[in-house]
Formats: sequence, structure tokens, C-alpha cells
Amino acid sequence: MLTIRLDSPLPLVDQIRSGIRQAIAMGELVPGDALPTVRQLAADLGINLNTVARAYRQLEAAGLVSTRRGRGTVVEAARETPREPAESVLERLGAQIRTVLADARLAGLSAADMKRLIAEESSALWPEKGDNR
Amino acid sequence: MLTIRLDSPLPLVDQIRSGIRQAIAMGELVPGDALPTVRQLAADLGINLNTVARAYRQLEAAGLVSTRRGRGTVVEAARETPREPAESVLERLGAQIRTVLADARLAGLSAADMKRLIAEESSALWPEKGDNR
DNA sequence: GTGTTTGTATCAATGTATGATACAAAGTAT
DNA sequence: ATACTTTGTATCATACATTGATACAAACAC
Repeated sequence: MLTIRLDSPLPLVDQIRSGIRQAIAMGELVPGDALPTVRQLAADLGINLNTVARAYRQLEAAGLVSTRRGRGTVVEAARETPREPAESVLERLGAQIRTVLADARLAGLSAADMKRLIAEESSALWPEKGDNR
Repeated sequence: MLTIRLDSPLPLVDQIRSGIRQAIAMGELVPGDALPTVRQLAADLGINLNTVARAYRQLEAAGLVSTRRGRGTVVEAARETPREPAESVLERLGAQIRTVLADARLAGLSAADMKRLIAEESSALWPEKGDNR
């Protein structure tokens, strides 16, 4: 879990933050769960502990985790504390979606392809009735 | 059209490339259409012409436009020329989708909210019957 | 051919990401 | 209480990425 790619164009901090955010969003990590220590995770990933610490601090700024020296980092909430108007959130998400959809369209995917792909990923985040096989 | 934000964390090159990709994906730009010259667009956006040129070169590498000195840049195709196995494309898109969905989930959006948001954006890229009101 | 228009190459300056290392606070054992 | 360990934090250096200023080269227009 939480694999990163050193050769990715995405910065390591972003990859780590993103991976943990997803784990929280999917309920793999719930409030109360302890995250690995910065040294532990850094060693596992083969990177510097500062990089992990920076990711943790960003997660803390978002209200998702809580960090204290000597104790470690713990999942605090399953939702982010809003730091921008809801309208702005929708705007930002809309832009992200547009980018992904354009990407898919230019790669030649059909609307059906995309719908299926999104449905698959959605089921893990918003477990629906009818999906619990 | 094609607004960029100098204060965005996203590099200018990415913003430009992304904006033009979307315009092509949405059919606002079709094969044969001329893009503004690098100087023109750079002046409009208030940035350096090199930054625009870099974006154009990336679009050319993707097979979307064709560039020649003295003549300018022209839209070449409405699809990208695949430079990775189809499987890899799906993998990449899946990762992007996961990120956006996690973002939405953590912001507190419901599955219905998200479905609606995606449907709105999709209709511009894959015009469906029943959406032409 | 001459001049203009267009993209390209080169290089400098600045910012960003990552890492090495030292520090400080909280916990743990005795 | 004190020593020691565990944990996150701060500082600084380095490498890389991003943007821009400027000079160059190819294609076009006349």
C-alpha cells in the first residue's frame, strides 16, 4: 500500500499526501488510526523523512490528521475542514474533471468507457446498495 | 478564452497545454484551425513567448497540432497519437479519477453531487442524444 | 533578394523539491 | 526525578524545474 514512483513528474510530497488522502476517503484509514512514523514511512519508501513530514503537515493543515511530537500522527477526521467557499470547491473540482475528461476523450475513450471507469472507482468511495457482491 | 493564473501552483506551460487540449477535445478547435502565434498568445497572457512555444511543442509531440516556422501552428487532429499501451492509459486515467473522487469525497460531496457534476462536464465532450435542449 | 513573420535555441535568474543533519519535545523505563 | 528513546521540526545545502531575456534561423510576402 502507498506505492510511490521516484521517476514520476508528480513531486513525492504530493504522491504521499494523495495516497493517504485516498486511504482515508476509502475508509481504509479511520479516525483514531495511527499513521506510520515519518521515519518508518520514509524508510519504507526509501526517501527522506522530511518529505514525509511535509506531507503529514499538509494533511494536518487540511484537518485530516493530528500530529504531536513523541506521539506520532493519527487520523483525526474523515472529512476535510473547509478552507474555501463551497462554490470554489465545485469550481476546482469541475476544472479537475474537465482535465481528466479531455484527457480521456483525446485518448479515444468513448462516453461508455469513461462512465464504466468512473463507476468502478466510485464504488470504493461511495459504497452503494447493489455493489456489495 | 484560455485564461491562466499566474499565482496557480500549476506551471504556466501546463495551464496553456491543458486549456488548448480541452478546446480541441470540446471541438472548439478543429483540425485546420490556426492557433495564435506564440508571440500573440504570450502577449495576450502577459507571459514569455517561450512558455507558449513550449506548450505548443508538447501538443505537437502528442500529435494534436503541427508547427512550422514562418507559418505558425495549426490543429492537426482531434485525437492524440497513442504513445503508451492502451492498458497504461486506463491505468493513468484511473489514478487521476481516484484522486478527483477522493478530493470530492473528503470535501463532503455525495455520490449524487459528483454524478451530476461529471454528467455536466461530460455532455460537452461526448454530446449525447437527449442532451440537446 | 530584402524585410517581415514565425518558431527555436541558448543562457541566466529564480523558485521548488528533496535530502543531510542537528535540534526539541513528548514518551518510557528505571 | 533522570536518563534514554522515540517522534516530529528546523535549518541549510543541493539539484532540478520553470520562466524569462535575448539572439538566431527558417519560412513567407513583396
